[in-house]
Amino acid sequence: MNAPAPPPQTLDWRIRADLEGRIRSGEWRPGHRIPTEHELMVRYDCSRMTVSKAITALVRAGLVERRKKAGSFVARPRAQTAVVEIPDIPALIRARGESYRFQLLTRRLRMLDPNEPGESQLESDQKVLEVSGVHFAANAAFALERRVLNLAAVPEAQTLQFDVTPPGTWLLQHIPWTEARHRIVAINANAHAARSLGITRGTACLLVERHTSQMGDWITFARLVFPGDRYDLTASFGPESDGGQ
Amino acid sequence: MNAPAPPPQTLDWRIRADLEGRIRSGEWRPGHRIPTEHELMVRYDCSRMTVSKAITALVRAGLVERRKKAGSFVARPRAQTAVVEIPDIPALIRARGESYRFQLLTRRLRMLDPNEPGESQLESDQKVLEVSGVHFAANAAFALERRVLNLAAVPEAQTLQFDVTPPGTWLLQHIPWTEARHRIVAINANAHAARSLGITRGTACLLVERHTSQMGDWITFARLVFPGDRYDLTASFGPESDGGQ
DNA sequence: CAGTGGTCTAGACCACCAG
DNA sequence: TGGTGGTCTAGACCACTGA
Repeated sequence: MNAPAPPPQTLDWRIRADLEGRIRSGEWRPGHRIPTEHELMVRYDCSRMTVSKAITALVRAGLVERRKKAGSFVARPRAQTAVVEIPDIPALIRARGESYRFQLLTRRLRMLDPNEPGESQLESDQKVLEVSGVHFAANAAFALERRVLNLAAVPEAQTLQFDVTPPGTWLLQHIPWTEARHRIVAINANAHAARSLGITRGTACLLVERHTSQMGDWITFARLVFPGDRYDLTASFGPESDGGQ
Repeated sequence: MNAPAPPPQTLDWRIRADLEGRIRSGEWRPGHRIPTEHELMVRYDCSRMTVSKAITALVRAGLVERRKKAGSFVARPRAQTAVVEIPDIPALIRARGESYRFQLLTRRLRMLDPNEPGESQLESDQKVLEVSGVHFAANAAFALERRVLNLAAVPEAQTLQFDVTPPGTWLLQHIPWTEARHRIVAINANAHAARSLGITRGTACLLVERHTSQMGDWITFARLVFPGDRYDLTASFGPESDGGQ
């Protein structure tokens, strides 16, 4: 999953790796004051900017805290932050080498309903498109999706059927840079989910709720139900934690 | 959750924010070539390093790709990567303002057993300490934990009882900087989990598996079972995605 | 082969704050 | 108040690669 990250043999990278090794090995415990930027500049015979770049990377990785006047210190470890990838489902399935198919179940235009789950905190009197369907992997149901799109934000969606391309894929290509909040919780499949997914009622499932917005406007939210035995989220954290997405 | 992130009114931050706004607003679509560093340097009347710093931040955030000779381009959005925090459980519960208690269920020294779940890929003939217990929040069971510690890596653990402080908390303080892999999956509570957690057998639960290592040596792995209705993982991604842990 | 990004230098001025 | 980190400058040389 993580790219091999070819170690760029740049000077700032070597300084960072050296300092990081001392921290991770325990030679420098949390709270330890690391040498000043001036001292490191002399030790590695380089300019202060290069030293600063290395330390900045460690700060971003959460290993070091800088305090003005006092110096830079090995940080106290925080919660174990993991990175979870929640990819576009068709891409995920095709990456596994399985065939993908989306089956539209329902599609209707309506007004926002404060009584519907997930819609209570939004202004009412907004026109939305509600779509539900099932994602199939190799002819086995993989996930059940119920999605609501804000037609004020994406009016073009009104003209689309979403009977082949699921709305999530279309949105990813159409509204590229969005922000989202996720909630992951375990539920027992209700009758509808069980029927749609071809599983026994009560089977443990992962429910992923996603609220997507852009520049402050809500775009869409989705409820995705994955049978517990067919999907799992994986996550990792550690030295590569700085690599961005 | 996210700190308000006081917008530091530094020049590189303003450049970054300006470029990011053009990307997120859709003014610059994926594939669009952004101005060269020289052009930006003239436009913002600053040095090339400052421009480069701003662009580097966008690269880290996944919004921009640099190609030598060709220039810098708005990236194609990847999977929606979310960040999940899986904190130390006592800290999590106390942060909610509830009282915390750990109840030790079993504790035994044994050799690694390739037949046990999670232990198959490790060398056998290693002495381990296996601990299981329940985390209580306000006298309600919050999570069931089963943990195996590698005594070759943490021999001190052999002398500890873990009847008050759970092993995870001790490890976090004692072996500060570790790497981990997580797997999150939904399961139906089996009889043992149901009894330990005071829930009905079959209730959907989140199972979090965590394998922890340091500098290549495995330290511990843990299986944590959370009742689906008492715990949820939350995640977010978006403009703050660069903020480190 | 010319222009791009990748990296680095040797300074500079500033705000901040612990001693 | 002196030393720390925070930021920025005006250059420089290099590797790479697309036109």
